[in-house]
Amino acid sequence: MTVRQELAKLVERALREAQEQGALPSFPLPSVEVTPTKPEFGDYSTSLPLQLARMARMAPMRIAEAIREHLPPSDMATAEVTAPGFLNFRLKPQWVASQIAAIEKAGRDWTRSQVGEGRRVQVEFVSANPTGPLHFGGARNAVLGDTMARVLDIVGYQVQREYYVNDAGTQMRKFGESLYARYAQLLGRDEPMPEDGYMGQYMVEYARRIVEEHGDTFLALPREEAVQKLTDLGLNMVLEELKQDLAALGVRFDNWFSERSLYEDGTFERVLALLREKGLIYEKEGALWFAATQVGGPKDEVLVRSSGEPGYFASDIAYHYNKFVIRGFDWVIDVWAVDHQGHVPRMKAVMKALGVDPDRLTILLYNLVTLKRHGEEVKLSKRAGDIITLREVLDEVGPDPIRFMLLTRSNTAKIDFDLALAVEQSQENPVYYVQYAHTRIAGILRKARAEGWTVGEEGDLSLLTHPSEQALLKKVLDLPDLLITVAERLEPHHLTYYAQELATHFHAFYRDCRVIDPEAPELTQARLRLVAAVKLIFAHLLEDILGMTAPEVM
RNA sequence: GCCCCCGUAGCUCAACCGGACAGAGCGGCGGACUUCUAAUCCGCGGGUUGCAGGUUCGAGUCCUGCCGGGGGCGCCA
Repeated sequence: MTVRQELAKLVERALREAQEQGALPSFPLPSVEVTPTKPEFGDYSTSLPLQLARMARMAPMRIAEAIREHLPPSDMATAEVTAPGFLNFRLKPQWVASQIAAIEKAGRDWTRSQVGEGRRVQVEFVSANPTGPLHFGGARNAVLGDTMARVLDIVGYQVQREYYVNDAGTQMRKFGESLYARYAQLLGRDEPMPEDGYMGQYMVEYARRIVEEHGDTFLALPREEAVQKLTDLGLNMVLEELKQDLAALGVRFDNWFSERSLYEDGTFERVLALLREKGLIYEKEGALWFAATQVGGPKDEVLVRSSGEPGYFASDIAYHYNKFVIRGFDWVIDVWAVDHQGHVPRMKAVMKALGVDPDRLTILLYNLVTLKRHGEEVKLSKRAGDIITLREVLDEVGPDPIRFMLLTRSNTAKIDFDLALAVEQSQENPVYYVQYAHTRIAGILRKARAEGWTVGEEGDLSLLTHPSEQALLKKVLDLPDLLITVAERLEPHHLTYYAQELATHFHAFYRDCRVIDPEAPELTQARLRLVAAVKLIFAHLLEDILGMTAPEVM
C-alpha cells in the first residue's frame, strides 16, 4: 500500500472511531484525499476537516483535533493540527529509512499498486495512416500512448496496446494508385500520378524495391489487379518501417488491428444491421446516414457515401463495436491529436447507439508539436510531399530527448521541439540532468566495489537521519502515488517533473553527504544501501516508465 | 455564428482535479572543483495568475460576460 493510501486509511479509521465514541456527529464517511505538502507543514496533508465543517456543524479545528486524537497508533507518521483546520502528517525518520529494505525486496515491482484491479484496458494510439513513414508529429502520440500503457500496467490494469491500421478506404486506394504510377514510371511507362496522390520521394523508393524483387511482372497484369497487389506489398513495407521506427523510439504494440478485417469478417454488416434495428439508419440523397442526433450527437453523419464507399466513420463504429462488444474491454483509451476533437462527440453518440456506457471510452486529446531549430520553425516542403519524419529526428537526436521532451508539457499545451536544444548538453536540457543523477550513483558504486566495500544487507538503515538523506527518500516514497495520479488523470507529464525533482534531491544529497568514508564504515554501509536503492528507482523510472536509457557512464 | 483548448515571472512551462505565503528551469548578476564525475551545487533579484463580476470559510483552479491566441464545425481522416 502506498503512503497516501496508508495515511488515508488511518484518517478513515480515526473518523469512524471518533464518530462511534461521539467525538464527531454521524455523517456518511467521505473519501479521504491526502496530498504532499510543503516541508514547513510536514510531508502530507489533508484539508478534510475544513471540508467537513459544514456537514458536521463543528469548527474545523475541533474536527481536526477529534480526528487526530482518534488516529490509531502508527510507526509511520505523526500528526498535528494547524489553523485553519489542516491535518498534517510527518513521516517518522526510522520508518522512512526502513523503506529501503522494502525496495530491496521488491525491486522494480516496488511501485506496483492495484488501483486498476486487473480491469482490461486497451490503449489505442498512433494509428497513423499506413501510407508512408511516420511524421514527427506522430511521435507525441506514440510517446503519450506508450507511457500511459506502461503506467496503467504498473497500477494494476491489464493493458493491451493497439495500432489501428487503416488499410481500407480512400487513402489506401490513393496510396496503391500512387505506388502503381511510380512503379510503372520506373519501368519506363508514362503513367501519371493520381490526383492528390502521395508525392513523397519515399514512394519512389518503395517502387524501386518492388522492381528489384519482382521485376516488371505487375505491368503484365490487369491494372486493377496490379494496383491491389502493389497496395499489399507497399502496405507491408510501410508497416515494417513503422514497427522499426517505433521500436527505435522504445514503443511496441501488442496488436495491429486491420480496418479491412472489419469488412471481411462481417462485423461491419452486423453493426449496420444492429443500428438499422434501432432505427438509427436512414437513406438520403443516395447516401446512408447515421442518426447521431437521436443519441446525443451534434449532427447526423454519413456512413456510406452515395458512391457506395463506406467512410472512415462507418469503420470507426464497427471498430468500437469490436472493442467493446466482441473483445469486451472494460475501458478503452483512444489517443488523438487535438485537431480530431470534432470526432469526440460523434464517438460518444456511437457508444450510446451501441448500448455501451460512454464512460468506458476515453479520448485522450493532445496538442500539436512544431519542430524548430535554434528557435526557428522548420518548414516542411509541401510541394515535394516530403515531411520531417520520426526516423530523421531519431537519427539526429536519439530517442531519449524525444521521449523526455515530449512529456514535459501537459497534454493540452503545444510543444515547440527544438532540434538544436534537444542534443545540447546544457542546463537548458533536463534530459541529461536526470540521467546524470543515475550516472553519479553508478560512479559511487563502482568506486565502492573497487575499494572492497560490499553493497548489501549489512548497512544499518537507522543511521540515515541526515535531512538530505530523508528528503531524498521521501521523494522516492511518493513515486507509487504519483503513478496512480498519472493513471487517474492520464497526465504523464508529471513524471518528467518528478524525475527532475528526484534528481535535484539526489544532487543535494550528493553535496551534503559523502557516501564512501573509511573513517565511518557503518555509515558508509548504510549509505551504500541508500544509493543502491535510489539507483534502482532511477533506473526503473527512466527505463521502465519513461522508456529511456539509464546510463552507467556519461 | 456555434463548440473545444489556452492566457501564470523577461522566456518556456508547472501548480497532484477548491486549500496554507502561486513554484521550477532557462536567461541576467555573483560565487564553489587537490574530493564518490562541476552534465553538479550555492546566493541575488523577478507576479494585480488577460479583464470585470459571481459562487464560499478559501479561487490560478468552479460559474457568467468580455478581450486575445490556437483548433474544430465535409458524402476528408
